[in-house]
Amino acid sequence: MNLKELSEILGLSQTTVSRALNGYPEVNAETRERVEAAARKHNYSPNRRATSLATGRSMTIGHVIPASTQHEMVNPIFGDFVAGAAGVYGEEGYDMLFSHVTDGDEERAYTDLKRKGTVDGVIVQGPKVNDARIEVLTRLGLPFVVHGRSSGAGQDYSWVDVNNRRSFKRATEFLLDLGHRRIALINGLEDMDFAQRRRAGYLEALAERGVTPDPALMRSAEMTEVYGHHETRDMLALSDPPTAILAASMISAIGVRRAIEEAGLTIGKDVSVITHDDELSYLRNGQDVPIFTATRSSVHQAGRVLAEMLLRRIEDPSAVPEQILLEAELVVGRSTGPAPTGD
Amino acid sequence: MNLKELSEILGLSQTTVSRALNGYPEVNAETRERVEAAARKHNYSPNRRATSLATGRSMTIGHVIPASTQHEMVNPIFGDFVAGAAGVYGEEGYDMLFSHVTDGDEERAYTDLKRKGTVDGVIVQGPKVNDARIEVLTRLGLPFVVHGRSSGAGQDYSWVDVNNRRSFKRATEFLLDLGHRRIALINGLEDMDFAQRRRAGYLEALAERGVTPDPALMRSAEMTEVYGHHETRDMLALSDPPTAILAASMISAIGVRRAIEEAGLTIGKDVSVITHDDELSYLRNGQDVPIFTATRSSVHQAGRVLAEMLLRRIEDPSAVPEQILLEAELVVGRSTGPAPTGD
DNA sequence: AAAGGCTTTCAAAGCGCTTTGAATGGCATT
DNA sequence: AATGCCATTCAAAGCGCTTTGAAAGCCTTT
Repeated sequence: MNLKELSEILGLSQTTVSRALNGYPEVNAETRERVEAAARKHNYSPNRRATSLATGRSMTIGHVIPASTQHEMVNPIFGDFVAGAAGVYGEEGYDMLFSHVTDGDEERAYTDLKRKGTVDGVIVQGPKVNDARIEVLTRLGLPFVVHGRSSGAGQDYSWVDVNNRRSFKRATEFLLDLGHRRIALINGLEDMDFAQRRRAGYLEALAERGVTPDPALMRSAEMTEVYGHHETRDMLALSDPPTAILAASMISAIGVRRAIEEAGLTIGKDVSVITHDDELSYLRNGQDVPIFTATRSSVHQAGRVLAEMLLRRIEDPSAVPEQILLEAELVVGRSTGPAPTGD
Repeated sequence: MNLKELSEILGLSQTTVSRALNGYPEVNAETRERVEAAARKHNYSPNRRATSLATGRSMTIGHVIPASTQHEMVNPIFGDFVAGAAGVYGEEGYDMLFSHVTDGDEERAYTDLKRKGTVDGVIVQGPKVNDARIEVLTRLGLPFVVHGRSSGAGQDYSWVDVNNRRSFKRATEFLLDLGHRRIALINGLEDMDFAQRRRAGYLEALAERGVTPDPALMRSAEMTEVYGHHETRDMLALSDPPTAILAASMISAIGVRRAIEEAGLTIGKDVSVITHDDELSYLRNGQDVPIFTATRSSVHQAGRVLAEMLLRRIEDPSAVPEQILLEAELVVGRSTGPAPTGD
């Protein structure tokens, strides 16, 4: 059933039927009802591709997944983020499209997306320091918003980010207040912008208290469980092991806990742990009392906020870019305690 | 830059240019080269919407995410699965589209997808017992494949599944061989088909050894960490607690481990644990020796296999449905040991 | 009675591509 | 010289929708 058939059945022109269904005012109320009834009856809904071609809008938002950081897609954090964004798209009648591109082909992917008109806008995830995508998208004129920021990106662009520097600074200060001096940082990959900011906050807190950072206590890699475990085991074996650990995500924090327990130590007593908690639905940080003391910020919520911002940008691409800086809460759980007093 | 402009620049008809670019044989080799060079030079690539409208194919695969089981989308397992599928789509020039539908509207979502021609086929995830989607999609004639099976679905349809019954039977037998008799099952939601099959395998093994199943040791819910923890803590507090636990996923197994350790017990000694391991990239089951003894089957790989099967079906929709039953390995880790002998 | 102004409907063009069916020109064959 | 056959190329139709510009019909106003 297409528009032509429907309008023949109704004895109306395609124009009138189209207008009736799209809520244009110049249609007689009675006619509109007749049209709507017929559309329902014959189960008509406009062909997306044709509508898209005629209007120049695809009603689709793109997410480009590079194969290199394949993990980024697989990342449980990504899942919650995407669920948040998808909710908003659904409400507004947009679809969500994933494009899987082979390593380094991101620029071409965006160019294609724009040229082919596949999407109306894109969300950029996991920005790195000096992320080239921002420049490319600005040049292409394809509406976009960034989840996070990219230090060094020249242009003015739209983003939503957590105040990573401040939240990690506060977390570090919290540990310092508890008397810890040997504080380890198990960070994300340090070409990621968020990781840089977290490290900056950590270093800032140490510096203000006159604690000299120890490179042996600063690790960085992709935030897997195995990685958290590995680095923690490694550091606990040092002659002067850390008494506290800052972890970049719940996933790696779980590995941290495993290593601590394997070493026969008690978390929150022998070793304190603070993690960043994205409020992942499958990895809730406990039910009532949090398992881990954590800097908390819902990535699901961030997904919603970003999606809404992007749709606004698509509506009015020439508007000045928006920026939203979310503050993470510092919630106290059972993984932190006073620094053990030397023996 | 569109086809019309490009053909004007070249002094050729749109027909010839189109054919040259799409590899039709009736184009002079020299002409083809000239066209290809010009396309590259002017950065031409065909508009997806127009191509789509003209050919009737959208080169897009749909995944419908119901808002009710919002978790399903967020599920880390889902992430790895989707990454596998996306890899195949990318290689074959397909895009992947997510449609977020509000609770219960799945049938309408599929109908719309079909009518609007948004996608060429869909993958059905998380089938339940008697899943209605299978009938709907069959009726609509929209190509689809199912990740898992649906007991009771009348039609013959394409699916890829893990032999859940057998793998859980084997896991149970393994525990029985170690002398365990009080074996708990922390299952997924039991309206999910896979959960039913796992339970069946578990019960079968018990029955063959003459062990009477205890309803108090059979739990089921969505496979979160908190859930694994909660149920384990609960069961360990029983007067006759389990000596072994079968968990449905790595995520819940992590909760199981937490509860065991909180109870002051040792995993693999006081309580043995076997989990199903989907080989999630962010939650690897250890590096060399597995942390958990596990039934192992890569969900990433399953994503690839399903995607390939779906593309074959799109190619030839009238072919007889295919079915693939994957066998999970039983890998031995450090979470299992002989049943503790009396007190 | 003619003119002007609404409201409502319509025919046709256009979005950018693919594909059908026809035309062109060169060459070998009769 | 006429015929037929390839190898190429082309004009035009069609995919299903939106939107422009025009027309029709009916009142109201002069």
